[in-house]
Amino acid sequence: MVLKLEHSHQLIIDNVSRFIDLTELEKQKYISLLTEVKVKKKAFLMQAGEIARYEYFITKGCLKVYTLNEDGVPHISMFAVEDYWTGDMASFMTKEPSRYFIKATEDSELLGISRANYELLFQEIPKFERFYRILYQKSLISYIRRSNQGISLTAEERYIEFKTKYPNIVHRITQKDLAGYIGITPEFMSKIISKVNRM
Amino acid sequence: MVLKLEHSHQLIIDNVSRFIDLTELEKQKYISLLTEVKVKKKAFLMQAGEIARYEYFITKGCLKVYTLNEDGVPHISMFAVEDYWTGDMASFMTKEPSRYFIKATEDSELLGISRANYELLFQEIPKFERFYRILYQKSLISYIRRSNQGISLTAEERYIEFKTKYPNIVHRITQKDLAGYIGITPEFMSKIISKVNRM
DNA sequence: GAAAAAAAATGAAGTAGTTTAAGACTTTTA
DNA sequence: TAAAAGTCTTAAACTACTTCATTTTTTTTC
Repeated sequence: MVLKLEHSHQLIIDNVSRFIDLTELEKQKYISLLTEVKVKKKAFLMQAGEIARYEYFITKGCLKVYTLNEDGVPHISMFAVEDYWTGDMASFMTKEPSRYFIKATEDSELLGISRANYELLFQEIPKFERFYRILYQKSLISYIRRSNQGISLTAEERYIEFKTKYPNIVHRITQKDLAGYIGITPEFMSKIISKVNRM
Repeated sequence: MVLKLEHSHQLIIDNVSRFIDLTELEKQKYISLLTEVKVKKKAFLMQAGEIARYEYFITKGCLKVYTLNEDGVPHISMFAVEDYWTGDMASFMTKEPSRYFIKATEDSELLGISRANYELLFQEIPKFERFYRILYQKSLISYIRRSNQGISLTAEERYIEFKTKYPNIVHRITQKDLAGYIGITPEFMSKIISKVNRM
């Protein structure tokens, strides 16, 4: 018996099913461990100082994950859109206060899993160890690449790389936020963009 | 019956046992899937263009993992010493040619697991999905942090961060290699070090 | 243990990216 | 729909870092 799932649940099941196969019963069980969350544009999903109680899967919208340096300048570590996972894994795992803010840049909808349900998930459906092993492995590969590019490419090269890699994200965010991701000032971002467009 | 293991095997079993519990039989099975490798100082464990056939655990020595940019300038992505894991996970997983070199900076000894044995390991001892899930999760946390620091800190701040975080590595490597890791020229590294020492 | 090779230090001139400030344009809010 | 707030552009002066060239020091090699 295959039950019809609502859209957001279908999305997360499809995402998980890329790496592991679930029975209908396991799908129902998994979905029962998730919490639906809505965040309006400009609202915070999480703020620095809080403990990250959930890890999130985005079913709609766009969010930015960032820290503030001692001068209050934001440094954006990721933009998360539909079909992405986000959160502060360090705080989620250690239960120490987070240094990150997560703010919606569009009205967004997410599915969250709490720390308790995350542990329960591994007990009830051990295959999820495999799912997360592969998910983290793939994330690790792209973060290793990004941390290399951060030190080896110029700002202009990083911008071109971002545009090429995320053509679907680049037009959904402000130049200012993109500057915060690339690691430069909005003024210099503006110069780079007009230069690259002229080329 | 608890068998006595040789030193290198004891090290890797201790490493794995931080996250999962293994029976004596499982330990023997695991060890049987590993290959011992020795690399002399200045020798390559792996070179760009090759497919990464193994992931490695270091039992002795020190190695640097790096790429060369189009001008032939090395960018070091990690230094790996005893009790660390290393390799090129992207190439190991996709079987595409690697862009990385791994070179020993001291005479080194490693235990490697081949791609076939890595898959076999999950079939034979599914708990290893959990081990790698946790290992990758922890690595991910530190790479996320590093990729943020790469864009938000000055070279001097990154140097101080490295020295504080890896006091046991900083004196084992050359200033030139450290420059390649921090993402600056050896000349500027030299200036930073003499400045920081004067403070 | 001498010669060669590589690493480190220093300095002068150049470039990538920042800072500050001000005006134009766009989006949000009441 | 007007005012306010935020974003984008441009430019001049500044700083972090690079480049190139030379000398000194350390490490490697035979």
